[in-house]
Parts: sequence; structure tokens; C-alpha cells
Amino acid sequence: MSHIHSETEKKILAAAKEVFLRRGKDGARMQEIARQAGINQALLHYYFRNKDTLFATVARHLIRDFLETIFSSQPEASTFREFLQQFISNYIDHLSSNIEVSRFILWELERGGDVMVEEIRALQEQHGKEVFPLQQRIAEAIAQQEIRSLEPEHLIMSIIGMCAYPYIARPVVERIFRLPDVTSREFRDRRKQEVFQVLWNGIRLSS
Amino acid sequence: MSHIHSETEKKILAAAKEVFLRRGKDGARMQEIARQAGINQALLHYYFRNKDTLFATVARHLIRDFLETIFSSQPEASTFREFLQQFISNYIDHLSSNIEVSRFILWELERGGDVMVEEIRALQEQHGKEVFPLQQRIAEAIAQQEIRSLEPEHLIMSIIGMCAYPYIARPVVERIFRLPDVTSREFRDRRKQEVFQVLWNGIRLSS
DNA sequence: GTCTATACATCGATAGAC
DNA sequence: GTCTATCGATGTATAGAC
Repeated sequence: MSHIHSETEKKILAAAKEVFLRRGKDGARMQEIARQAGINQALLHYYFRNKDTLFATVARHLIRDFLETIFSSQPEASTFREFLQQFISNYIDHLSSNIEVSRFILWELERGGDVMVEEIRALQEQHGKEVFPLQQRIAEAIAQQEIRSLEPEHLIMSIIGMCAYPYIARPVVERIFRLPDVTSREFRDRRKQEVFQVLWNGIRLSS
Repeated sequence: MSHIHSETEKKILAAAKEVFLRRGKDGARMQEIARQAGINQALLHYYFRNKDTLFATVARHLIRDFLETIFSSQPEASTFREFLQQFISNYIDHLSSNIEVSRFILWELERGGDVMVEEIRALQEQHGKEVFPLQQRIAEAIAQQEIRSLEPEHLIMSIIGMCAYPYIARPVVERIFRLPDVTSREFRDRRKQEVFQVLWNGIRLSS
């Protein structure tokens, strides 16, 4: 847990991050990481005993950054309606401009999601709760009768699923549906609108 | 495109399917496939020139079966409301009892989704349309004013995203949200209900 | 700390006998 | 068609000099 990082160590971590993001754990080559860092393979093993420890370090950082960006700092909105709209917008924009990170997280989930789970737990403790801010906000909205009663976890799954799907199934979306590039402004705006409209009408009190 | 399959060829294909589903293309070992088929590695290469062709054959079959089950044979329902409910139920049940196939499709999408796209196109031609049955059904529902006007593609993304998310992010769902096993009857029923409720209220005419 | 050289393991693919 | 034996490529990790 030492935070003393030499220059070389930093260069290695930056290079490893790039390569692991592009190729995944198995696809990444220690040789490529070394070259990208401007050093040789032996030095890589001098700083990080082996590929596993290097990967673990990088994965931890990547996932922590992602979680903090999305789930920790929340939009300051007065109503839940506004909050939801902003959350969707932020989330889609973040996925769109960090496609490699989304893919990386998918890989991590397929691997069992251990790092993901640990980092979420750390985030929860950091906030002193059993839940993280988004969960909290939904519970409050229900209590204050801004939305109908539901399990916050299911709503979270719905939000994330709807937002993330186009970036997971990008080839199908762009080539079968003939929709514009999923990272384009045009697509994002259209998607944000549709997700919000469905969700908001789907959860608000029908009164 | 020959359909003459010897016994050995069938054994190989069955073994390859199992191993590729469990390990993915890169994770699979030709040796393991051979052992599982009760033959040796050389014979594998006698029937299928190399790993690529063997994988391509297996992937094509797997994805075709999946697509046909989900998107080809559609529930016979009179109203769109009922149709939607049944589609969600079928889709979640199918994902749930074929988790390995879901994971395999994710791998395929990460690889670029070429096989997926080709098989969807084949399915479309087979139905003589530019669209497949689900798309068609949504368009009709809009025309008949059963639901509000929207782009069918976006609704499809929403349905699939909401249904598939728990099976993609299974580790997070089960270990963070403390929800029951996503394949359990209990979870599936709850999820089906929530997805349908959000979607139906989200798309029906507010009249 | 940093390098070159190399050991060691894994795996896909092929040669050649039967 | 089916086998045993082995090649050759690739990739992680380490030995040892500086």
C-alpha cells in the first residue's frame, strides 16, 4: 500500500494501463508494456513481481476511478426527476468517452468481478453507509413520494442496463439498426431522451 | 456447407461447443477439446484445419440457435401489452437457463460481433424483411396506437438492456445488492415484473 | 536500478507410421 | 481415419553482468 512511486514505476503503470485497456489481461503482452514504457521486460518484473500483480494494481485503479466518477460525485439536483435526467446524461457521456474502460469492466465481470465488488465495498465504507449515494437518493425519492414504491436495486439495474446496452452491443446497434455512431452527439442525445422518458414515466406516481 | 457429418465430426463439435462455451475462444485448448471428444489433437486438425475454423463453425451454430429461439419464434399474443410481457418473460428465462451462452455472446461482441451481425442478417432475409419479427411487432403497435410513437430500435435496446443486465453484472448484483441468485425463480419473477412495469408505463399512451 | 541473454512452459500445428 | 512424436512460435519469468 506504499505510495512512494518512482518515475519508472509511474511510467510502467501508465503503459500497463494503456495496454491492458486495449488488449485485456490475457491479450496484453509484457513485452508490449515494457516497450511502451521505454524499458525492458526484466525491469518490469523487478518492479512488479509478475503479470498478475501488475494487472491487479492497474485494474484496481481503473475501476476505482470509474466508480468514483459515476457513483460517488452525484449531480446536485433538487427534484428526483431532474436528478435522474442528469445522472443518465452523465453516465452515457462517460461511457461514450471511455469506451475502453467499459469494455475493461465487462472483462472484469466475466472474470468474476472480485475487484469490482471489493472497490464498491470500499466506496460504501468511505461513505459510511451500506449503500452508495445513488441508492440513497432513490430511497429518499420513494420516501418523499416523488416516485412509486420499488426496490432501488431494480431501478439501478434498469438505468444502467438501458444506458450501457448500446456500448456493449455496439456492433449490432450500428450495423443492424443503422443508427449513427453510438459516441456521436446525435445518438447520445436521442438515447438520453428515450431512456429518461421511459424510466420517468415508468416510475413516477401515476397521480 | 456440407451436411454430411461423420460420428467423429459430431463428437468433435459437441466437445468444442462445451469447451468454447466454458473458456472462450482464447481460453479454450485444442488439447482439452480433443480429450473431451475422446480423440487426439491430430485428428482434430484432420477434420478442422485449425482452431479458427473449428471456432467459427461452433460460434455460428451457437449464435444462430440463440437468435432463433429469442427473435424468430415470437409469442402469439393479441395485444402488444401481453406480447411485451411474454417476450420479457421468455427472454429472461432463456438467459437464465443459458448463462454460458450469454457470456459467449458477450465475448463475440467484444471480438467485433461479425458472426452476430451476419447471423442476424441471415435471419432477416429468411423472414423476407429488412427487420425481424420483434421490430415488426413494435412498428405495428405504434401504427395501431397501442403505444406512443418511438423508434423501435431504441425500445429494443431498452428491453434487452434491462433484461440482460443482471446476467452480465451478476457478481455485483448478487454480492452487492444482496439479491437472490439471478437464476432463481424468485429473482426472475421479481425482475420480470419490474421490467414490464417500467417499460409498459414508459411507452403506453398516457391517455 | 537497468540491461542482455536465456531458461522454461504452453500451445497450435504437422510429419509420418499404421 | 487415427495414432504417437515432435516441431516451432510465442510469451512469462529469471540469471547474471554492469
